[in-house]
Order: sequence, then C-alpha cells, then structure tokens
Amino acid sequence: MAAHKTKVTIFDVAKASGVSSSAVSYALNGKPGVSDATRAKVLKVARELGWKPNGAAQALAQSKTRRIGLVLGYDPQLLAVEPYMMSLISGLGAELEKQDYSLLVRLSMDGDEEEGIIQDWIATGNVDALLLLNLEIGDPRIDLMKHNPQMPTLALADASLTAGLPTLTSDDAGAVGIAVQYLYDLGHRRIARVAGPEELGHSYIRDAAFSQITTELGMRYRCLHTDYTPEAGADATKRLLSVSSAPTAIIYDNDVMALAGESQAAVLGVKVPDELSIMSWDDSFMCEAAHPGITALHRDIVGSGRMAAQLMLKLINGEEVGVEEESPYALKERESTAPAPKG
Amino acid sequence: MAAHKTKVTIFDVAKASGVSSSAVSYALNGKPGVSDATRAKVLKVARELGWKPNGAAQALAQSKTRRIGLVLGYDPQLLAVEPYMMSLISGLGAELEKQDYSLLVRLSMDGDEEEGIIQDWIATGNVDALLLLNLEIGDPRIDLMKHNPQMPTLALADASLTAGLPTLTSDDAGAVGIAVQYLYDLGHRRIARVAGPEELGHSYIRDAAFSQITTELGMRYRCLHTDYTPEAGADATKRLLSVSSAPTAIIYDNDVMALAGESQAAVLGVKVPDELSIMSWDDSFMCEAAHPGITALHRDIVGSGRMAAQLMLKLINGEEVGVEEESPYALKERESTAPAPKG
DNA sequence: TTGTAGGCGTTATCAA
DNA sequence: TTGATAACGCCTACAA
Repeated sequence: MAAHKTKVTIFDVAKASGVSSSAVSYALNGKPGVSDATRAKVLKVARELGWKPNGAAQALAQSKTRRIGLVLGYDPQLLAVEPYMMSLISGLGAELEKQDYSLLVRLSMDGDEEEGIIQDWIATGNVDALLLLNLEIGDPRIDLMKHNPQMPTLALADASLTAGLPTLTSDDAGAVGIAVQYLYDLGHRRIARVAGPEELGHSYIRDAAFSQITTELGMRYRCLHTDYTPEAGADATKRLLSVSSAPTAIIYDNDVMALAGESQAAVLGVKVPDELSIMSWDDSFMCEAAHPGITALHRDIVGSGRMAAQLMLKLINGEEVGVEEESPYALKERESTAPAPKG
Repeated sequence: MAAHKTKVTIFDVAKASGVSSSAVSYALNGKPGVSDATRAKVLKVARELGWKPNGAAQALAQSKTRRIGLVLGYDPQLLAVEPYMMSLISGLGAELEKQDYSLLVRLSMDGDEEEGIIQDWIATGNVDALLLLNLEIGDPRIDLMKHNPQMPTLALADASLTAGLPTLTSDDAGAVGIAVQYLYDLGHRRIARVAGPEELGHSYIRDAAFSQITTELGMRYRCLHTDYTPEAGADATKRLLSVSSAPTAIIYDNDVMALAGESQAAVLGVKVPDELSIMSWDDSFMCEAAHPGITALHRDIVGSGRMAAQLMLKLINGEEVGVEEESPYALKERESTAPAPKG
C-alpha cells in the first residue's frame, strides 16, 4: 500500500518472520521443506511487506526469464495496416499471461537485422523462447536456430519452410482450394490474385496452390505481387481491370488491399459484385465495415496466437513439439461476391 | 558462428585473453582503467568467442533491465481494430532499438488488472520505466505512480488528467476547434459526433471541447458514445440519421467507425458527401482506401511513439520531464466532406 | 524442519 | 594498470 523507499528483499521477509531466507524461498515457491505454520506466516509477512522476487536475481539463479521473444519487422505502415500482428499479439499475450510470462518485443529496422537480435537473445539469455514469423524461402533464421537448438523456437509458417523446427502451420493450400472452388462454382473462369511480396514463404505456398488448382479447373489465372499496401492494391486492381477480357473475380492477399481494390473498382465504374467479385484472404472488421461487405477467408488469428504461446511454453518445458496445425480457414460470404457476369 | 554448447562467460574471455575478469569488464564497457593494448585484445577475444553479457546478471548488478513496460488492455477486437496501438509500438520500438532497449509487453485481461501488473513491475524491477495509456478520469494508476516515484513513468494523455506526472500530451481541444471550424465554414450547422467510451480521458476532453465550440458557433451538436467497434459506429450512424433534421455532418472518434458509418450511409441511401459529410478523428490507410476517401484529423502516431520513448529514456537517465506536446493534428481533406446541403 | 553456504554472471571497490 | 573480492538477490544443496 504505502510506498517502499527501499526494496524489500527475501532477507527482510526472513527477518520479519523470524526464519531464514531459505525457509522463505521454500515457502513462497510452494516447495516442501518447511512447516505449514511457518509457510503461512512467511506468506503473510511477504504479503504485508509487498515482497516479490527480484526478476533479475530470479532469472540469474534459475536461468529462466519468463519472457518470450518476438521480433517485428519495422515498417510502421505495413505493421499498422494489418490487424494480423496485433491480433496475434493479443492471443500470445493472453495465453502467456496465464503462466506469468511476458512478451519481449524488438523491432528489426532493416531486413536481416533480425538475425542479430536473435543472436543477441541467444547470447544474453534474455528470452526463454522465441517465435519466428514471416519466413522467407531459405530464410537464414532457420539455419541459425538449427545451430542453436538450446533456444526453444517455434516457427509460425508452412511446415515446408521450417526444416523440421517445431512449427505451427496453416493449411494455406487448402484455403486456396476453398476460395477457387467457390468462385468456380459461381461461374467465374477468369480470376486474378493480388498477392503479397514474392519472397515471403506464404506467398510462395499460395502461388503454387493457385497455379495448380486453376490449371486443374481450366481457369485463367493471373497474379500480381505487391507490397501489401493499399496503394499497391488499388494500383494492381487498376491494371487488372484495364485489359480486355479482364478477370471477373479478384482475390487479395490481405483485407487492406481488398478494401482499396473495392474502392478502385468504384472509381473505375466497375460494379461490385455484379461486374466484379472481390475476395479477401484474411478477414477482419474492414471486410465487415466495407460496402459492400467483402467475402473473406476467415481464420482465428487470436486463437493461433494462443496456440503458439502454448507450444512455446511446452518447448520451454522440455516437451517435444513437431508440426501442429492452426484451426482451418473458413469462407465468410458477404456481398462482394456473386455469380460471374455473362459473356 | 559455430554453436556454443556452453555459455561463454566473462571468465572465459578473461582466461582466453590472459587477464582478469574485471579487466574484461572495463574493456568491454569502455571504462578507463585498462590499457589500450589489453582493451583491444579483450575486445577481439570477446568477439571471437561470441561473448555478450548475460542479461540477468547485468540487470542484477546494475539494477537496470534496459526494458520498458507497456500494458495493453485485452480486447483483441478493439486492439486489432485500430492501427493506433501498432503504430505507437512501431515508434516506441524504433527509438528504443537505438539505445538497445526493448519493450516488455503484457496484457491486462480485465480492466483493473493493469494495476496489478504495474505493481508487479515495481516490486520485481522487471522494467526500467513504463508508459501509461488510455487514462480515465480519476484513473487509479495515477495515484499508484504518485506513490512510487522511483519508477520512471510517462503518461500519454491530456495533461489535465495526469496530476503533474511526466506527460506527453496532445492538443485534442485544438483539434476539435480545427474540425468544427472546418465544417462550420462549409456551412454545416447541425453536426454530430460518434465518440469512444465516455470514461476514457480523451473522450472527456473532446466532449467538453465540442460542447463549448459548437455552442460558441451556435451549432446544433449531438454526441453518441460507443465502444469504438465498427458495429457500434454503424449503429450510431443509423440512429443519428433516422431522426428528422438529422445532422449534415458526422465526426467519428476513430477511423473504423468512420468507415462503418460511411458504409451505413450507403445502405441507407444517404449520399456522401452530398447529403452527409463524414470525418474521422484518427487518420489511417482506411480513410485513404475508403470510397469516397474520408477526411480526417491526421497525426503522426509513430512520431508520438518515438517521442514517448525518448522521454522515458530521459526519465531513466534521471532528467526532469514535465509536459511535452505531441506534433499537432492536421486536417487531411478527402472526398467525404463537402458544403452542407441546402435546407 | 531449519539454517548455512555456495553459485548464477556482472559490475564495482580497493589493494597491490 | 591490474587482479582479487565483495556486492546484487535469489535458489538450492547440504549440514545441523
């Protein structure tokens, strides 16, 4: 309650309750080796004094920080543009909170600085585990972690990219199937995709799946790679719609681009969904708030965050983790998709 | 380069370079008390061995964690819905990165749990400073920090709410003036506002300013408080437009609600901007991507994050910080606002 | 059941 | 300029 000028240590608690520091330690960590009476007393005194173990001392003594590392790529524009990261953090944080773990966040200011941050964490022991995001093909981080198996690491990526590292994977190829089949069933035969950066692992996975499935179904398919920004989404849309025999449906890799694309269509006088169907890969409030509402591949990102946290805690605990799968995508139908126009 | 099975400590470096551990410590921290020759040698050896100071040990020895605490309110919906928090984190992280500080993030699962987290940080010493966000009127956190002046704390809120704590404030009242005057000049005389939760400090500040300025200008003004979600934004819009002599302009407290409101207007057959002007308080890609683009009060959130980080580093450094001001709002005109309709 | 003592890896003090 | 040595605060054998 009152402000404690000087930090209260385990010795203060020991003195105040008339026992030794070790008795206090035992009592507070719920370990055997101390009588119920003293334990109760110690707990009471500790509470009264407002004692909590000093984090650094505790970390030093048991080589455990109760922290999990997360590196965000620095691009405020991109980071803020997508609800994805914040949702993931919510899920991670919520689950970690239960076990009194926190999230240690750093920004990598340019591409490969992230490797340096990870090496720093390995050497300084500032985190107990870490999460790898946005893997690229042949990502150097995979190699780095392979060489440092003592650092529990979970990759959030398609299992084909993680070289056997503990992985939380999603069925992106399956989702491609759902989306394409849905459009096919609506009669669309010429579809396009406005994708994210080509070098990103999940772009690659989706690229491959789209090519394969559209070929199997005998559809025309075109793909433009962008940097995920709304400007790029609008621009790609314009280009796709400017040719003769333009696509009758466009799938966007994220919802910001889908929103920008929908606006662009309006500007061009192309009616959604009558003349053009629009779909978004991730689903969020934007798809809901847009007009017309945007049909999307929905997934539970917060849930993925929770799962990722649980898996990392398992790893820290020494348990084996192989490849786990996220909860699957589900198609959320809204007003932006309709049967393909005749002709 | 290679994987180091065992952690390398300062003693390993000392042994390998043939000096004592204290010499190593001096050399690596750039302190005097060691010859240039040995310093160079030690640095070389340390690099070769891949040595970095153990974080916990360092923190324990110098009572400095190089971490800054941030508590996020757990509501994945709300958190993800607004680009604000992620932008702020980008700014904070970018600036902290320069000084080798990191961000320690925890989620408060229900309202006043945040106090507990802060108390934990105070007692465990797990952060060197912390940032208070989303203050409410009479927020208990202010009191808490007043009683624990040893913990450097910066409040990101209107200075009138922070009881003299170091504060990074924004000129929300001024922004209200800009927005209202802008609409007034366009001929609007009946305006409405779709605001955030009433108990939030900045809602309160804006409420007061809106009331005052609209009264001064002799405008009709109505305000609905919501929970910031797109659903609430749409709903409020519907209610505002359903009465006779509906407002000719609506200002939303965030851009998600503005987007949802714009969609709702379309659904109701109300033309934006011909029959209804729409403005958003914060500006983001959503205002840009929307159709028509939404006029907004723009501010540099990433810049605020950077400033906040700098101020906290100052506080940690023992420097005085009073009340600093964010870079001001600027009106960003887009297509969603126009002269008020006749009648 | 309890207390003593050593270790975790740094930093910092103080003789040498 | 150096090298022991004592904090820092906690955990945990080990001894009493």
